[in-house]
Amino acid sequence: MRVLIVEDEPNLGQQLKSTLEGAGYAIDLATDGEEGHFLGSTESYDAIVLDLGLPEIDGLTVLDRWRKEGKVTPVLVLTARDSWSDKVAGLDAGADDYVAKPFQTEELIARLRALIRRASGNASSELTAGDVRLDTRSGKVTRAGEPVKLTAQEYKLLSYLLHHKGKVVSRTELIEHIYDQDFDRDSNTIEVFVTRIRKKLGQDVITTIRGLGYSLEDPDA
Amino acid sequence: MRVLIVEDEPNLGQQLKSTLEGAGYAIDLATDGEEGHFLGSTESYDAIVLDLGLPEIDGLTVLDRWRKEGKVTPVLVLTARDSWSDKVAGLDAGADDYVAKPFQTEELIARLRALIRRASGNASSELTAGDVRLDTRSGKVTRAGEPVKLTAQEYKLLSYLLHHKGKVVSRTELIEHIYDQDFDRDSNTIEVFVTRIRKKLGQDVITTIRGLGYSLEDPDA
DNA sequence: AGACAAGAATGCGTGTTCTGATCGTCGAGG
DNA sequence: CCTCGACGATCAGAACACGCATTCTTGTCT
Repeated sequence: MRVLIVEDEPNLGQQLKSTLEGAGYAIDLATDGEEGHFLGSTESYDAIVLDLGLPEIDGLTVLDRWRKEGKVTPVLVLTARDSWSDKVAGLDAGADDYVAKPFQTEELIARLRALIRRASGNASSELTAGDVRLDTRSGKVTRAGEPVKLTAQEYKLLSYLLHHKGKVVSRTELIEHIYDQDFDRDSNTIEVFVTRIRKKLGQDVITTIRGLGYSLEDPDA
Repeated sequence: MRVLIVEDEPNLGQQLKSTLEGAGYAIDLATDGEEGHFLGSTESYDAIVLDLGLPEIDGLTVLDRWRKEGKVTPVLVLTARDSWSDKVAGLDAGADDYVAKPFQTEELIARLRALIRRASGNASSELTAGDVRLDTRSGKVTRAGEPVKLTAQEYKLLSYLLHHKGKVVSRTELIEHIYDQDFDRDSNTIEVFVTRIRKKLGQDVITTIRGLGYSLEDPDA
């Protein structure tokens, strides 16, 4: 699970980062609205934690822009305790949840977990590309109707590629999403699993884009 | 089945908790609206019992917020006997059923059971998979017509799997629904009970999906 | 006191994941 | 068009984690 934190106050930002990393999330930290907006628009996160009081661009504006761009990533907003108007405006602008400062980090983690669960819950349980079919509910994978048995890691990898089909996914991105905590970057496990998936599902399923990463093309698209 | 009770009056709250625990539910008890709302938003319950007369935040407000957050957990509302307006408002705000105070605990249990059944889309009180049959009303389990004696925890575990048959259920999910909030997460009890159920009902009933969880396949489907 | 259930601890076998080495291939530059 | 270098693919064995069985402790109910 990859989470973006947009928080200008350095101490709080760093603290949040380490806490959430400890909870098993991969964290990117943006220290102002500009950077936050950019990262949120270009990278793909499972959730975003957004402080409303930011320099340069206001948090609400950032949120608003994302929504206008069609981003549906769940956003958890941090507000000052008593600014009700912030809350209301935040919810209007498309925030999915809010936490008032100061807060217990446990509360933040709990809400983040709930948010991600909720968001992934209303996703359809079937992912497909060509004749490859993956049902997230039952954890079953088939190719041309034939059931294929995948191990846990193979499954996670394929599932991530399906979630981002058509897009080039870098090895780093895969590592960040499949493993929690930071993981030895120079290791070829991803390659190993790609090989294994290809063996089970066929060579043509995953395309290698040299120097960039992997991509899963959908012939239907 | 895990249920949240939001009830400010300590005696009644405790009494409800023990009664429902006796009926085989895992119970979390919140004593005010704030806490209730938080737990309801962040944890996952199969149903919620909500008293409308609460300090701090009113019960109706809590309910309303949950619904606005997109929570679909069935909620059973407790109202004073004659406050019709409460009932109406409650149903408007998204309550699924109400019980007037004072009430017979049997009635509450019955309605709760009905509520959970309704929510999970089962018209009857019978859950089946292959030749395994579980009757939620009488709490009896049979395999190929032969009655099988299960202990309370074994029953809960099996019942949860039957409610979600065909789906992969992670150990965490099982723990969250079978036990209440504070429970040692790293313990192997789930495995132990799976083993015990398999011993009583046969090896083939529960399938292990390594690294992901357990699943109960329905051969009829 | 005895029986039973729940949960904790332990050891073990097996399948999975990782590592490191080697082989293959693509593409840029001569 | 060929060569070389870099990057990716593949393989095999080692290390590891997972899930299972079994035993033991504790607590509860009769």
